[in-house]
Amino acid sequence: MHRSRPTIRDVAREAGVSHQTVSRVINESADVLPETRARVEAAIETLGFRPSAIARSMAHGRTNTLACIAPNLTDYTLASVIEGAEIEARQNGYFLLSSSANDPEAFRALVDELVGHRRVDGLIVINPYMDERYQAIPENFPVVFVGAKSHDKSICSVSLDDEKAAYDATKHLISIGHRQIALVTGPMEEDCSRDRSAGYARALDEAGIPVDLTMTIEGDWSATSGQDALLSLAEQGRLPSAIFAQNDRMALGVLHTARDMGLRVPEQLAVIGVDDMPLSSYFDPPLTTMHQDMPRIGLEATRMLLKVIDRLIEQCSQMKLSAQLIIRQSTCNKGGD
Amino acid sequence: MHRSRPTIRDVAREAGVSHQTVSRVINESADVLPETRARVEAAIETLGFRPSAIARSMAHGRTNTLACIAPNLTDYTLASVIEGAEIEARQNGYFLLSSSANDPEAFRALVDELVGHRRVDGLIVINPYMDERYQAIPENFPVVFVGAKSHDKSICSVSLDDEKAAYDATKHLISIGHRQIALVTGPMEEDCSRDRSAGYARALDEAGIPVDLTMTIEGDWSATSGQDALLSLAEQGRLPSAIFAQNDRMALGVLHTARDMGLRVPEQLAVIGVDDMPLSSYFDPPLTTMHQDMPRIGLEATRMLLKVIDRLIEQCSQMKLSAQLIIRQSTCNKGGD
DNA sequence: ATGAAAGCGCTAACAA
DNA sequence: TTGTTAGCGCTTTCAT
Repeated sequence: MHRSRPTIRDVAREAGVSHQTVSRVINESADVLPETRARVEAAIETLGFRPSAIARSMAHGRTNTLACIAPNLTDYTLASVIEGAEIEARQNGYFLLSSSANDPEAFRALVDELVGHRRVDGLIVINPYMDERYQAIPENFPVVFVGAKSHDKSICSVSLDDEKAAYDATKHLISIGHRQIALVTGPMEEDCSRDRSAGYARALDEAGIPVDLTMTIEGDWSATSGQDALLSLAEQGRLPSAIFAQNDRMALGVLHTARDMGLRVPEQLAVIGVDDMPLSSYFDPPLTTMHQDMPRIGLEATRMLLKVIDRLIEQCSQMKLSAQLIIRQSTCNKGGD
Repeated sequence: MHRSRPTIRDVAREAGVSHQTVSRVINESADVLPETRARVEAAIETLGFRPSAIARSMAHGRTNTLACIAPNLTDYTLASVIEGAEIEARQNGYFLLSSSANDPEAFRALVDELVGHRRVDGLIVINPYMDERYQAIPENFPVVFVGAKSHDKSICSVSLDDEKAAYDATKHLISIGHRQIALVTGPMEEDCSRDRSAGYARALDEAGIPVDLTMTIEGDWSATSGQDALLSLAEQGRLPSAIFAQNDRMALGVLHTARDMGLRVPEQLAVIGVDDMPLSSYFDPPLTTMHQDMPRIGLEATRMLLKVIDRLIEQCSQMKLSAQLIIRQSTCNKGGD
């Protein structure tokens, strides 16, 4: 099965033409007599010839492969971005290599392998500002950031409009009468958490509600940190009437603890999250949240990256997609779903 | 940035040696004078040379890339297998290309690209017996199946010991006094569902409980199908005292509907699932389940695949990993967590 | 419209 | 120990 694969020259011999003509045929070049083409195609058929992608890459100086680096591959939001990116990549004749990198060191090593050895034509980096990892990316290599708008204007990015999503979420709580609204954030070193906090503050401001910093608690995206947040608010005797958790997992932790504490949701405590993760409609009660279209983010990132690779992008774009409010019972009893 | 990358010959010129010597240095061949080596390494340094992975592949006839094909990349169990596989692959100097294929046609096209064009050295296929997709895999190409033991003895596979997991789950229910135990299966065309059904039946048999087929309902792994299952049992007036759902999502659907129906869990209805998906300890009540180590399955599959590629596997192995019972409150009030 | 020659960047086989 | 000569399988000139 190893040395048996026919090459372009075997086909040429079989068809009685030069290997170059075979190349023309498989590349659908116009300048081939229909008759010759037919002969070559027949030879390809009989020999079962398939062009080697590697040889092509070698000659072209292109791998037709992209890579997507994420903190991990199992988190639903990340996996969704990756899946969206993978599908769009394949649609355009590319493959997508997805890898996880926990820490800056792993990230650096990965980029070094991928870019240094020219294994891929471009890179999608999810959460590039996490632990300063973006610094490991070489300049002038095609890259698109996902999950945070790039600080560097020369790098493209696609992300959720975090500020607006948070603003809308907070506004929803305000619109149904809440004025004591606590905030559970993601790690504040992530842009995303900061932007969502800003949106929260803007909504409060607009409503003339002073921002009470003791009502803001930093979490780490985990359900456990959501639990801890509610517990610590309770301990301080500062129970709010509503909580905006910056993601659904933390919101779930809040719901869980509220149940343990005997708080009725939404009557005594309204809860809203961000993500619309699968099963969030199965939480108890079903969770009101800001839906974000992760596969779409992956798709747009890939499109952008392909443009960068083909150098047909004028100036770098920073795309922001909007989240959509999904009202369920964790904020309103009459809420749909 | 394109034609500027130095090659092995540039380095050779710079160091005043032949390009072959450079090759020897970067491949850590023994037969190079320390002095020469130093000169070459200095040249590599000054020029910033990095060997091209493609050229290497070209010369070796190896891509150092594996592919993993799954029905999708977002399902937690699948993503976990992939992540485990990816990490193990990198540990061994390989990259992992993961792709999703919904239907047999997409699967066929994907395999054709990957294998036909020799883009990868080996394949990991998750759920190979889904819609007969395994038929699209060419013979003699290195493959490992995940999620179902291979019917073909010449193909390696790694999977959960589904029969035993189901047996243990059912036995747990029996041991706490249940005798009317309903079963919610995955799609019966999947081996995994059939094996889990067999384990369920064996446990009942052993306990002298006749298997009542009206108590078995086929689902599709979704939470919704778990809901439907419980509803249909209720409609038939055949409410069991316990339900074994073949995965956690369906178990969650059951819990949800039980709540809607006013059934107390576990007093009036005990529920057990399989997977131990994240957040299953946050369900209401926390879900008793059979924990399976998906990353480990991915890791073992990769190891096996690498052995197959290197032809250092004597005869094909069919590895089965065991699941572990995690008792939470959905079956026992006193159950830990 | 087709073919011949050269080259992509590396490794392998042989020679010196 | 080092260098020379051929490839790996394809594409890209440039002839014809």
